[in-house]
Amino acid sequence: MADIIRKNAAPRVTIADVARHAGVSKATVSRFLNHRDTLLSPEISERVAAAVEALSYTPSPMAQALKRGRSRLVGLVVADITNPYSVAVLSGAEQACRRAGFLMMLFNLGNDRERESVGLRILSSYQVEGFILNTMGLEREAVVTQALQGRPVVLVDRLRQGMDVDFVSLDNQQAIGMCVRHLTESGYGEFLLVTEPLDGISSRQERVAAFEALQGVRGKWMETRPDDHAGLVDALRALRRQARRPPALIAGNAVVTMRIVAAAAELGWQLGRDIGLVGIDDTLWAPYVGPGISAVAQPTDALGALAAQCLIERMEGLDTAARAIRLPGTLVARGSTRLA
Amino acid sequence: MADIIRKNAAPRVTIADVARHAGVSKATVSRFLNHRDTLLSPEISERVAAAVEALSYTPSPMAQALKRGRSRLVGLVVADITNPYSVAVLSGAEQACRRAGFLMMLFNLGNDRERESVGLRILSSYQVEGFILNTMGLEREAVVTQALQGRPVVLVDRLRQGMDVDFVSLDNQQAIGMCVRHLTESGYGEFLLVTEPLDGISSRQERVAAFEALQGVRGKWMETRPDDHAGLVDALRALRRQARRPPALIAGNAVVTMRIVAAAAELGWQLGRDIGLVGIDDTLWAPYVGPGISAVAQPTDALGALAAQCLIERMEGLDTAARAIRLPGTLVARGSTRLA
DNA sequence: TTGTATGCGTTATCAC
DNA sequence: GTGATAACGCATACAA
Repeated sequence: MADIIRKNAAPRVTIADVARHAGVSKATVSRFLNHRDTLLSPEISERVAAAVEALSYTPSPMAQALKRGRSRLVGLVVADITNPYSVAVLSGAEQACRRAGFLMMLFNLGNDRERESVGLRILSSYQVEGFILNTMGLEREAVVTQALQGRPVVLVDRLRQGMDVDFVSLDNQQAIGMCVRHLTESGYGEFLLVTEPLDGISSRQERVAAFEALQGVRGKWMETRPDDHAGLVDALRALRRQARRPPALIAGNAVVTMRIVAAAAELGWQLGRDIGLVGIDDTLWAPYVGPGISAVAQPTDALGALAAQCLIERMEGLDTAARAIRLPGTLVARGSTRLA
Repeated sequence: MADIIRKNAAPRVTIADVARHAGVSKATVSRFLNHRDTLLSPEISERVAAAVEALSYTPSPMAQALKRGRSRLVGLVVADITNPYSVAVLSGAEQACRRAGFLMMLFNLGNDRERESVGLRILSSYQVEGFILNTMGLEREAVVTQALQGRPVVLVDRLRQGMDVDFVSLDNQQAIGMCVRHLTESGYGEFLLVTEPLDGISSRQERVAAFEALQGVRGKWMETRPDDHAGLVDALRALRRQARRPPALIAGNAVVTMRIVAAAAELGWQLGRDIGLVGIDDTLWAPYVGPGISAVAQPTDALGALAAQCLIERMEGLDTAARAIRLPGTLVARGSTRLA
């Protein structure tokens, strides 16, 4: 009874083991791994390959990161992982990263704006080579910049004051224009854009700005909060009462859409007939709520993939001016914008 | 014009820098970091603290992991990040991990069952100390076990053949029992449980088994696939035609619920009155679809937190028999189970 | 109580 | 072409 085998004893097989097994030096194995093509005698190469196979050796990314100073890690910071939009984008980004040989480290803020710099710092300490950010963006710019450690960044959906970096998002102007045009063509004549509190969040601001900039459109906009259900109900009632032409609502995102649906239900209104509704962000349930909710679908996969691609280019050294990529949405018309 | 400042030059501040700044050895700094309380002369301690502060030093978790063989990392493998259930659980788990000082590395399979062992292996190579698994679980047990490298594991929602590890999930038996009782009390008398293809997935199997085991219940069950919309419609039609008492459906999860809603809409049936429906998994949209969809809400946060807790205990050495934790769901009654 | 030296698993710089 | 060897940032056994 020699020695006790510890549970979970999974002695990592290292480059040294491979070298021993192949009867060569560690350096040779490392060369085989990193410069397979050049600098290699066929016979030795064969031996090393066999040893790697036999021991099913995998290099330690940790050690590699330590040595190279590069980790093949990308940090993703998300305001709220519970938000399907964020998840959809993240999913697209993850695929693109993976294809490029990067692994994504995810940090979820759980809507806690104070945690942003913490997240950045932690991710930084893991030597992530770049960041994809989709956050509230309300921490002081200085502390964020400091936590970033000069690494490349791409912003998704939400711009930040004073950060001159790549940016990827829905073309909000196009989206809002499309909504209004669709509503107009469907026979509605007065509009109310409902958004979550602007709170300095660029995508919300852009949607409002695009709405206000529209020529010849009778429209107002308002903010709504989760706890102010009554306020929303009142606003809808007022809109319909004062309207001379059939009124319609534009929801700034899916959460607002949901709130509006609840308010309309409370008023006993039928969407489409009593009031029009089109929301930004299409969802799985949209077809089945009431008469179906019309919505602008965001190209989330493409957004994620583009964000990743921008970042990867930067990480590989691209040093041109910051880019802003805006992708058009797609309108899906359903019953909530049918007057008849 | 001395030297060119490279962009992104963020020379990491190391323990050596701190040591130099404080006029002590690296070992001392390390001790300050790890055994602050003991082993320290107050005066030196002060100096080191100051230096750490001044340079805003953060240890490199990579280097630490390499040295200690422990990373403070937990690997989470998810079948499909797009699934709100998975996200809800993951969110709960992440919080618990964070509180315990662990960071979560996420690996999404994108429903690709071949990628499971790849994910495990990658996560393993990053020295994660344990795994939380919510996967299809269809890869050969041997390769999974091998990829696990003997690290602690906790399974969420889905059991695996031959893996004797901690397990956390909804109490499916209770949930199904509750559904049937609720339907019965609401006046329905014949039942059809609709589930996604069992495919060896334990939670689905358990729900079916629980349903079949119910005494004195007139019920059948069926599988449904995304592409077999027509089959589902036919099944509903048959159910209603043959039923002597008002029939009702039980949906195995939210995806199935959605499909049933679509089928009922196509048939022009009103949920509740023409056919009852209760689904497992409550969702944000459930109140607003048709007359509102009755559903069993899973305690996702608690499930995630418990999974994390189990894992943490194991990582800290707990070596008791594998535990199975099953939490009860909560039924939320809405219009889809109101006959009147 | 503090400093010196070694090694974690790699890669890169030198010699040979 | 290939093999020693140093270094990446850190923690610890050992010496002082």
